[in-house]
Amino acid sequence: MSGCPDSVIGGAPEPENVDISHIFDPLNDAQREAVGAAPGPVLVLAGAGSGKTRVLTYRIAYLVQALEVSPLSVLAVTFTNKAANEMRRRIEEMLGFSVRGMWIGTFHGLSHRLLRSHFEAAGLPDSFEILDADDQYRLIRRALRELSLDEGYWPPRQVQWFINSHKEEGRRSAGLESAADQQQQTLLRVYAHYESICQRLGLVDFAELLLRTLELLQNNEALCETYRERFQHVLVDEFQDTNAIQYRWLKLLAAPRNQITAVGDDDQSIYGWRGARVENMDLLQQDFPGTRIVRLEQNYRSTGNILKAANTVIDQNVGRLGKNLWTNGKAGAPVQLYAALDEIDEGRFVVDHVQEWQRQGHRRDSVAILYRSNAQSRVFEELLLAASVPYRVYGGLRFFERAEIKDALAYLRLVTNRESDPSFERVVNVPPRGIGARTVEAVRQQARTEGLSLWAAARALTATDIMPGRARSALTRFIDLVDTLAADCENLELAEQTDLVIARSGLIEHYRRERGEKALTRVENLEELVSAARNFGNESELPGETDLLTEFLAHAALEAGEGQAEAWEDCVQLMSLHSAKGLEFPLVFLCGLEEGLFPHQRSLDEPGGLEEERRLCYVGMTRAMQRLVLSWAEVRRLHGREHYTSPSRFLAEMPPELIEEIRVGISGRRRSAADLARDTVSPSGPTQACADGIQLGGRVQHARFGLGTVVMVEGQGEHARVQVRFERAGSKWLVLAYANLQPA
DNA sequence: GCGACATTGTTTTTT
DNA sequence: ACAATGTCGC
Repeated sequence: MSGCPDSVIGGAPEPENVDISHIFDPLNDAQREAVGAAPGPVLVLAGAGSGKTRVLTYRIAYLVQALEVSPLSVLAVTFTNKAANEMRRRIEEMLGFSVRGMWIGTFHGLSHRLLRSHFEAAGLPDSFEILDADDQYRLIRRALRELSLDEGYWPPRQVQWFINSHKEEGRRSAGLESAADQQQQTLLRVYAHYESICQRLGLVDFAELLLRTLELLQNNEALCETYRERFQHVLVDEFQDTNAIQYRWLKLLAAPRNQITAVGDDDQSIYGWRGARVENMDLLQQDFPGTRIVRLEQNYRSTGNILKAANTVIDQNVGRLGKNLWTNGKAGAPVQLYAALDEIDEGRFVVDHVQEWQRQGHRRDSVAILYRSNAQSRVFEELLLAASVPYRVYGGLRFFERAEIKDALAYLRLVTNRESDPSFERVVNVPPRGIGARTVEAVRQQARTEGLSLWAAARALTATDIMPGRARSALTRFIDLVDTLAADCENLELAEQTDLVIARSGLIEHYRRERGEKALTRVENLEELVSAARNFGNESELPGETDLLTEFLAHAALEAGEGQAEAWEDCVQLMSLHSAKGLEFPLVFLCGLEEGLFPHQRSLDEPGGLEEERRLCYVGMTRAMQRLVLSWAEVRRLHGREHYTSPSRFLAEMPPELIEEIRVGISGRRRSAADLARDTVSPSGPTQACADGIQLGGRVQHARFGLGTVVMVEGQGEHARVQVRFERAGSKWLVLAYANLQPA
């Protein structure tokens, strides 16, 4: 018990005969303080690599073993399924027994569970269906169609963004009536219509899962009380990523005991663009008086140099909660910086160094290549392929998001619920069976006027002769097919049902007939779906009446699965900076450090955008354990165009003495990249007027590119270059001596 | 209804 | 550059 901090004394009574030294001994002081804090509101500011997950799992173990809290009284919330599974695994490992009854899951998963249990009180049919982002997009297009709004003027993506951001803030269309301008009015109409479609058809999108659950608890005091009674202790991971409803969700369930432990890092808040609110970290302290704050600042991951460089970068942000990571470890190698000629050169440099690393006896999966945007992966992939280095790209389509999988799931959905309009729309003519846009439109029309589901409308139409014979018989064939599938699926195992459906719907044959590699993987994916169904054991957390098929379909929506298979092989890891959060690698390449790419151009227009990019940079740098290599390319081909770039301002923000520049011997490159970066982004300095009326911030006219604004000036005399943001042609670097710019 | 061309929009994406 | 839609002719 030597490791037990004083703070525990005077907290909850501690059973005398329980030895909990195994909980406290492996921890440092700050970790102990967090783990053993007396029940009550606790906010753990956990820096990168400071043992955040560890604290969370140890705290749960502490609650259970030392305070004899029942595992059933614990609610642990994460953002990803992976994190939830990992946490459960680690808790069980520590406790030595299964905690199946413990509620550990994602906000969405736990909400889903509550909604299934109380669908009636939540105002949902028992057959309610979860829409993923893709389903939601399609449904929004349908809503636009039904309101006769032109997709050109009302891009579905923007409407989707509009709806989701309101939902994530907890705002229903009904509460938004007082919109000022015309455009808002219309968007609101679409939102309202979308809501009514969802309500009528029992469709629940991701944000709805949360909002609906919140409302369920708010409107049913007794129910809310039951869960508050049950969840005596609430714990949250990645708290900086919570949005407005998630916060309210937590607050509601944690009350009135307020025994909540939130772990997060404001410096790693990189999902602001998706509605995440770092402010929740301040809000928590206000809303839960007496919140105990614990800072975890000792980093166990990175070398001193890496950490120092990352700290210096993040230090440029204002309004941080304040934290400075330190390490006991070695300073390690300097951070390296390579200024590449172009993205190919950058790629070659990275691949060369990966191979060298490998020759030194390291595993390939100890290397990560990180980038701001996924498009950057291509060059690396090509070069790795050419060098025969196995790699794995994260991101992209995940298993349950693939078209063929969603097709198969749509058939399965129709089998259990004929009324599912999204599924009907999806597969009514897949594989092609002669039901074209015209026929489907007729069905939609019928459904709309009669207030029926597409299925019921189709059935009604086939009973009349208002439809052309050909279309009618095709539609009848489809209806019969689904009915037959449903009849034959009765009493079959889930895997058999899946197998039957993909075979008899003609899906697998359809893809088998198609040529090309793509079709081949599709067939494989469909076969994989059958195994996935077989492996979908009954780890059921849902109420008893929910059948396995319904559960499987919900699982598919809530856990999209991995992007690529063979994770077993020893592979170099390629991923975006966002995907890298939470991971660590001995060797990290952070690539494409150029203005406009990272920080991304579009982030600069948004308030707080640059700071979020900087946090992203911090996240990237702190992934590295032993070695961090940075790179940028002077020329980058993007979207088919060549761009002359300047180094990212983040490079200029790093301490020069920790950075080792690597250059190839190219004449004309005399200045260091970091210096160059400092100059190009520095608003001060002797850059203002550079030539006859052309100056930073001034308006200029170019013969080919038109009107623009000078945003950067660099060099002098005949070497002077300016960056101009053209109204139509985008951003360009131009050599003043040749560009013939006129002041405008 | 289906295959062939044109047009479009490309930051990040836990659920 | 490139994929993923949308429009057109058979």
